[in-house]
Amino acid sequence: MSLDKKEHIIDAAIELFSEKGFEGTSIRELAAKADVNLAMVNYYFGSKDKLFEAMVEHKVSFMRGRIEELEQDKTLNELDKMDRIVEGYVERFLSHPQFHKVLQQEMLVSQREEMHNRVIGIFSQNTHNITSIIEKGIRKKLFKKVDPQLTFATLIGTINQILMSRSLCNVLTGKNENFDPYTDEHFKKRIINHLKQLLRDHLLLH
Amino acid sequence: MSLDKKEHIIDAAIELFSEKGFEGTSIRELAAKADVNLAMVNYYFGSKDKLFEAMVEHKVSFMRGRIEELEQDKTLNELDKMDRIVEGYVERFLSHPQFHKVLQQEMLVSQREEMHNRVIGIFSQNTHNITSIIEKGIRKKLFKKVDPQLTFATLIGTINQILMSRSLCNVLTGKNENFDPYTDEHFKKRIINHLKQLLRDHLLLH
Amino acid sequence: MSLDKKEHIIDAAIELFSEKGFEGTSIRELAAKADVNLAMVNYYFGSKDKLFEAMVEHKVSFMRGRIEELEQDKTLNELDKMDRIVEGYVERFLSHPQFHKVLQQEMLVSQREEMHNRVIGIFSQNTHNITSIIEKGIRKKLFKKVDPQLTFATLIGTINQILMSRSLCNVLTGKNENFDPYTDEHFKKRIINHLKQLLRDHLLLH
Amino acid sequence: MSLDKKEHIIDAAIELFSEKGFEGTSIRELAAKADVNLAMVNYYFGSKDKLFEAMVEHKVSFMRGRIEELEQDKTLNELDKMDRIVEGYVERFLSHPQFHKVLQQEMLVSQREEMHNRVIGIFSQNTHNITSIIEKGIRKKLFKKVDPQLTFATLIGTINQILMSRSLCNVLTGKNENFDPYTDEHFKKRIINHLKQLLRDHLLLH
DNA sequence: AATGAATGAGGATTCATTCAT
DNA sequence: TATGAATGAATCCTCATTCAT
Repeated sequence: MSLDKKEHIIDAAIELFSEKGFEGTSIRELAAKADVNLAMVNYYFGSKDKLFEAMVEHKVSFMRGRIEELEQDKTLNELDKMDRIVEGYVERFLSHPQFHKVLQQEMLVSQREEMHNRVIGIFSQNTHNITSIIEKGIRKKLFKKVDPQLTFATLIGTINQILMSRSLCNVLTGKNENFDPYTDEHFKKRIINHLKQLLRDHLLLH
Repeated sequence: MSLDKKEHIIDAAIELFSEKGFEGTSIRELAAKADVNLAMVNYYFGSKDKLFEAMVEHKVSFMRGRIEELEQDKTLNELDKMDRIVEGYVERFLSHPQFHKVLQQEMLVSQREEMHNRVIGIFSQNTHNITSIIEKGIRKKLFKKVDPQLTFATLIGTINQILMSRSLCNVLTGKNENFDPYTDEHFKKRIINHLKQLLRDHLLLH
Repeated sequence: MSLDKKEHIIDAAIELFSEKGFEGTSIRELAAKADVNLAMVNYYFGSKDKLFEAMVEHKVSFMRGRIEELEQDKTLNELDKMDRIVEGYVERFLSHPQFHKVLQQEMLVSQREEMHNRVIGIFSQNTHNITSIIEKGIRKKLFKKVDPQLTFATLIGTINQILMSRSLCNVLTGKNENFDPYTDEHFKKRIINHLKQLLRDHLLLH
Repeated sequence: MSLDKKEHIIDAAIELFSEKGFEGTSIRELAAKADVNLAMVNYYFGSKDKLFEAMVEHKVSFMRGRIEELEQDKTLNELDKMDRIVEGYVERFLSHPQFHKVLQQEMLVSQREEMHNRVIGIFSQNTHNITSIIEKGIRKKLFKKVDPQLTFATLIGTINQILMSRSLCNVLTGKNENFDPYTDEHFKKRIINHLKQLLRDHLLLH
């Protein structure tokens, strides 16, 4: 079935792109990893660039959180919302670490401009929603007068930093080479606790 | 003079690598940008890989901060030290934003293993010093019992996130396309203030 | 058909390598001669080195004579066997003179060590069989107590010397430039007669 | 002193050319081996090709034997002369084995046509003298009616075959890798004895 | 729908050579 | 006289892509 194979190729692409980068991955290599014919990639996706786009489009759906709904939610206060956001982000990032590495790379690099802007667009969407929540908390005197945008950068940046490289993460936390931080439940909780506490300290009045 | 030209090539390399990535930059392109003969790169550096190494080695000296000395300093308390670290980091990162983008790319990608480890090594050095300071603050009951390592990740991650991409940064802060956040003094202060306040909130007892 | 093209490339390679040597032949030149795309050589063979190996492997089969069987043969005496060997060698060398020039070059040069050893291996195999025959002839008092190894060197060396260069061969035999000694039946017989008589004189008692 | 340095470069060239061939040796490599500046080779010799010519011209003098005088000599009979020739050749070839390998390569390859012809010329000179001696022996009924030219090919070919490659020579004679046949006196005598006996058997009536 | 064969453009690198000093 | 710096041309090879089947 074509859909399966397409997904199969996309999965292989995420794995390779995250390790070697887009330009560092050849279609040959990719076809070998996905165990499909070399010509299949162009046959299905048209080109290497279009495969990248398809990959992002395919995976981005996993990311689309409930942040918009959350913003509108009347039953939760802003601190609760921030907690939910932390949980959601950490959950999502840790369950697709390779895809997020690819996105990070694409943000750093402006080679494929269209894609670069596409990826920035994805993030900018969330920026608005979350800074709005923080601003609302400030207006309601629940939060201190913090810098909402940089606070959001801190949230995303912390997760990205941890996600950046398995080995870097292990160096940071003093674990050995073989430890996989992204599948470890303890580590996930540790990140969530850190971020929740950090935001609590930073945001809450008193 | 050879030294000038070498540096000239390195500067061009940083610019291109930060925009297009290492694999995304061809030596032809690089030579054109540096306005030198195509063969000069190999003449001076031996290979594209070695150019990369030379670039890191050349620029890394700018990064070697006073963090080690700071750790030993007896005249400052731990909060002061954290303030100094924030100032130092922001200063350094903002004055070499392109170089730091290259390092970020290299951390994300494990293609050139040796370089990957080299870059991780650079960061891991600081990890130890800074977490030590935090831990000391905790022992002295100046700081709360925070997660020292993730707190360091937050510090670095925030700066990296901001540095990641000019356009991303402008989207985040609501500035227009032409604003250059990395040379704006106001923006620098804003980052420093945010980080100082963040750490104060997170670290200090009370 | 792939096989035809591969063989076509190999044939062109033999021709050029024999004239210009391995390093003296560029893939561009080779592709032009074989009238195939420049990239085909690497497509089919992987690299210039591997093309060389493939060429040797492909052609070496033509060389694998009946020498081993001959050694075991009970119906022929040792002089008859030497006659057969002379006929076989001359026949084989003269029908693939260019390939033999390539092998001679590779023996002279130890640049590509693996290939060098491979080619030496081919010859060393025959060395053993033929010296064994000579030694047996000596034990049976059919032959004089000659130096079997150097006698073999004489046999091979004579043919190689003649094969070395068409023009050298014509200088030696006083023919003009246009004469092709390798396709001339008279010349073949002349070589065979010389070698048979030489060995008869050298080996036979009386 | 310029002459010393020139000779020094030529010596390095012979060594490298004999191992790796002319095209397989780069000027960089050569300069490194001779421990002179890279530009010296072109400075002294003009080009790589001219260095080759200079090398041949310089070394060829060592080769110019007394063969012409020998032919004219009235005090020796033809068998004695052939003995002298064998001794002379073996002596000369074994004392400059690397140079002879270079010449052999050049004979095999017709890339640098001028040089190719030059080298052939060197050999063709001797061809005439020696075949004349053999022919005279035949006329004087001292020798059988052999093929003078192919007999000469046998003489030269045998030595060339032995000289072709140290490792091939050791395979032939059953010696181990470390044995250097070209400096071993026993081996030299063995070659001389073989050739003298071979020619005696082949040439002498009765 | 799927693929093995084929290709032109471009990749990094090395080459022999030249030039300014 | 001698040499370090520099270079244009050519090297082998790999790339993404296309095409015939």
